[in-house]
Amino acid sequence: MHTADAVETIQREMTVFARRARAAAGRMHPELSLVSYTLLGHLEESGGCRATDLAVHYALDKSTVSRQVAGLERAGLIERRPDAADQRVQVLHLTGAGRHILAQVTESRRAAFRERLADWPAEDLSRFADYLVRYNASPGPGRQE
Amino acid sequence: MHTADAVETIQREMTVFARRARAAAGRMHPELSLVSYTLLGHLEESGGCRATDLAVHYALDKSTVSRQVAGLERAGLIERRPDAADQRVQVLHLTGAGRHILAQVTESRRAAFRERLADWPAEDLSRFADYLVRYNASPGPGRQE
DNA sequence: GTCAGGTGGTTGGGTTGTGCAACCATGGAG
DNA sequence: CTCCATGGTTGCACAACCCAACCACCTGAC
Repeated sequence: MHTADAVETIQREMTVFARRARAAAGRMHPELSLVSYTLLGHLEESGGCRATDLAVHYALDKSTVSRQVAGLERAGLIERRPDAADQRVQVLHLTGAGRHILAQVTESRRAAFRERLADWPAEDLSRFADYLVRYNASPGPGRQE
Repeated sequence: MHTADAVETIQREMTVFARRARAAAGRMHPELSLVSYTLLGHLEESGGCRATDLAVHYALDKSTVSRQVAGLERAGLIERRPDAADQRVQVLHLTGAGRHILAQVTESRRAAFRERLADWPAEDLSRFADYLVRYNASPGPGRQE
């Protein structure tokens, strides 16, 4: 009983969050959509990867990633480097400008979150973060083909 | 510092979740989009409300809600009832069919979540759920209620 | 009464994110 | 070399948005 309720709550609240996050993201940073931001973040975190890797990781179609990447390149935020080992592959890297924008947006997003989470005990915060990581790390229905 | 890390992780993981959830939702229930599902759920939970209420609650534009509602009505899942006190208002209610579909989708979504969360201790689950509720309940940049 | 301004809801127009399918180019067996 | 798999792009369609303009109704001031 407890568990079923919790599961239901989690699904509902996650969905609400998703909706609001997207709405808020556009308002805060019209110049860098939530998608683009996420992809840039992944690039920074991974230190460069292929478009296909992004697609797999975010359960996006490769065409979607391709277009996003094209936009980011057009904006000068990332660059493509050939892979010596495989001519088909383009390794994506952040440019200086990309790194700069990413840092800016990250900071302002972080500030918004921090404000929202201001009155949370540190222990709850880290536990919450841990739960989210654990949740996302687990193989879900939507991926892992 | 711990807190900054946790905040950053939360923001990142929430975003990842949002992306995957949306991708997965369409695959699982092509007949009832994530948005529609959410709106139906709210209608059930609230026992009927106005379109404007939905818009405010989900930080959506009223036009968006209007179109969603139109679709749901066309599909026979909800019905509009006049408000005796205010002729402008249409109170939205689930129909029998709407209730039926909602229950179906909820069940299958719940099953997917449950599977994903199967190996979580009950205590962690309820705490996770609690965190999400608390997070969403707090006034955010997108305003609340 | 009537007229103004506010609120619930719809519609037109445009943007973005997305998937699917078809396509090209390269890589790797056989 | 041939055949198929893989990384990536492009055409097309669609869903979900938002903004702005609009209609209908409510409310309060006159």
